[in-house]
Amino acid sequence: MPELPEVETVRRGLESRLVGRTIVAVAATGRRTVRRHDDPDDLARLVTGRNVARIDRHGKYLFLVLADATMIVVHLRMSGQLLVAGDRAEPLRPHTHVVFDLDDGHQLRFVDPRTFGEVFAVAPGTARGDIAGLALLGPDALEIDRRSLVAALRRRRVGVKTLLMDQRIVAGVGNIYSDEILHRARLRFDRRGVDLSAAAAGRVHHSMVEVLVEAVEHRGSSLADEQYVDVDGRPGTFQSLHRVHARAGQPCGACGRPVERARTGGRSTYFCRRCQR
DNA sequence: AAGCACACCTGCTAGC
DNA sequence: TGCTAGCAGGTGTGCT
Repeated sequence: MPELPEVETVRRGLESRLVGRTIVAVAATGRRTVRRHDDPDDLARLVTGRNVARIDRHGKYLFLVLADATMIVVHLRMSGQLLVAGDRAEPLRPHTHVVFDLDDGHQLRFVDPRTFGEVFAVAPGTARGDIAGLALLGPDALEIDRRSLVAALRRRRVGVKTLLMDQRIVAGVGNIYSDEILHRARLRFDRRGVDLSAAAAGRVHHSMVEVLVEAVEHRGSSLADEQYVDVDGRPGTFQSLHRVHARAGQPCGACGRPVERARTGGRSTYFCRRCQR
């Protein structure tokens, strides 16, 4: 589901509902979700009784930082959702794998049908760079400076879409937003990084920031299946402003020519042959 | 070394 | 109506 704008929307929701609360109990029933812990009870042991100090995000990762610097790390992958339930009597949805009870009677619930997502806790003193999978993460897409991104793009021979989605180069961009970014930058997905002019690579950075900021303002994108919702279960609205993504055959948001769909690496790419070259 | 295919899962939809 | 193939927001591995 989620790319930077969706994860940031979830982060803001968690910030307003969780900061200052104490975790009073944890039920980690989804073994695959907590697979980083040899014993699923380790998650509860690390976090129970602790106060939530702040919520951070880097790329598509969320960090619930507790008062003693214990961290709960969450990645939603394709189908994960974090939902805040106001009443613990509210029935659990299918595929609810982890439930945190809070001292105000609310619950934080991790729901994930495809079970690609992860929830785990690390002890105080663990640096993010020490966590497998996080060590190689590049700068967050809303933090990276233009020169670094331009240099990284122009160094590689693969298509610019693959580069934007490579979390080691820049963290937070996935399949939806790479399509929207490249449309605004007027570049085809398969233009090789090494072939980009400095100006064209600069447009990628500019478009990336523009698209992501707008998408955050619209609380992310929810496609037809509404697999992405925020912590209150509300879908985002940025999908109505997509110019190409998931719009095959419909008019390009800029020129009106029908949007085309291509397949690369088993995934769909949407683009406008006239606007993007 | 870089680039690619594939595996990991479940659910939904389009087409027969 | 019911079956099947194809597709879905991501990433880690292992092969060439």
